[in-house]
Amino acid sequence: MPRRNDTHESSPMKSAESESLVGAHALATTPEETSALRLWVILSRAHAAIATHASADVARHGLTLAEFAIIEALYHRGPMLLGEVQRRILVSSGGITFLVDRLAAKGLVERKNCPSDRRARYAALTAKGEALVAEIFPAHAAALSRAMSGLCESEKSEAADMMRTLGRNASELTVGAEVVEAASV
Amino acid sequence: MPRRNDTHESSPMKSAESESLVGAHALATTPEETSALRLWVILSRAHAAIATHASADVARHGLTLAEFAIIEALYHRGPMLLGEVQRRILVSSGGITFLVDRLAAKGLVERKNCPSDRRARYAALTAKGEALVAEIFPAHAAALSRAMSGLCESEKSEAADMMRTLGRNASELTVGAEVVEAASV
DNA sequence: GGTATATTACTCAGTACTGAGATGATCGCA
DNA sequence: TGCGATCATCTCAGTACTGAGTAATATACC
Repeated sequence: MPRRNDTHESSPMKSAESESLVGAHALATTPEETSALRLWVILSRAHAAIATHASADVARHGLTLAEFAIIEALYHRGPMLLGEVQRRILVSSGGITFLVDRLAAKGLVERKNCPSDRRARYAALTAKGEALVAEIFPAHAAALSRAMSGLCESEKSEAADMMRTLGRNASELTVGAEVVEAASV
Repeated sequence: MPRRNDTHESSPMKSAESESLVGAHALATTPEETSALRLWVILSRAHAAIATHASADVARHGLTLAEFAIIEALYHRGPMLLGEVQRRILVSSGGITFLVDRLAAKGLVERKNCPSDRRARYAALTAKGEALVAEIFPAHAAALSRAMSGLCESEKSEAADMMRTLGRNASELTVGAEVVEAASV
């Protein structure tokens, strides 16, 4: 294996300069902003790193994470309205149609009409879909557990509490901002 | 505003059934797996909720989150090799070329040849790019801070520590898995 | 010095969606 | 019963990438 080329690691463009970062600037931020920015970057990286594992695991069975999320939800909760699935896995309205179409083409999911509301339709697993979830879910749970093995049980629980607070707060802010905007028009 | 239609909220497909979830199944998981799955879902939702805020903020200036991440990194660290930027913002090799092309088309970034390695190229902010970051970064920091206001300072710090551990552990596992796979071939 | 291996950035076809608007059904109320 | 508002889903053009492959350059080892 060749030696790491660290020619570019130090001061770029002008190696004679004594400053460590040529062209670097700073902007004033409050301590709250600094910690928020740091947490945002770290959170994004953690999410990406774990998503890589989760995605690679389901890809072995020809599924995307969104597809797996749908069939997993249908397996554990039974048939759901398309809108319910959409809100649960956080995709756009077009996305849920697209995803259920693709799962239907694979024979894993089927649409069923709702007897009490002719606008609405259910997504339900086929026998093949149920068998697939039952087959791949255990290994998926194990893969995720491995990906998260950096934290012990109590830390995971604590992290979950904080992330739930963070997510809930951010979601409510979105709605709040829309209300304010609508009220000011 | 019409009343919420909750016809579909209860037992779907067969309202005469006494079970609350028709067609729902369960699969055995260890406590570790259960907590890992829960944290994964909660983490994903928190990430998505915050990303919505961050994305909406930079979209006001015609930027995607990836584009903003690039110019922000160049502003705070100075010119960087394309590969460095790629690893820092976590996009594919094709993605970094695509993104820098687009930023260059907007006049915010320019490529510069590296004198010591003719394969490599730097991305550097133009004067216009620097001015844009200086203009929009403070409001972006404030928006993120607001999106994260659900946690106090000490909680943010604690959350950042745990997310860093989680991310680092998961990233190392990815590399490890490749090594194992390569060794078994 | 020459060859094998690595590394850097680029190309481009393909993918997984998003989001605005359309369609048809239902609800609340006069 | 009819009307306007709302709602669930679908359509489809557009977007933001990914990832496998390529060319040029650099390094390691003989």
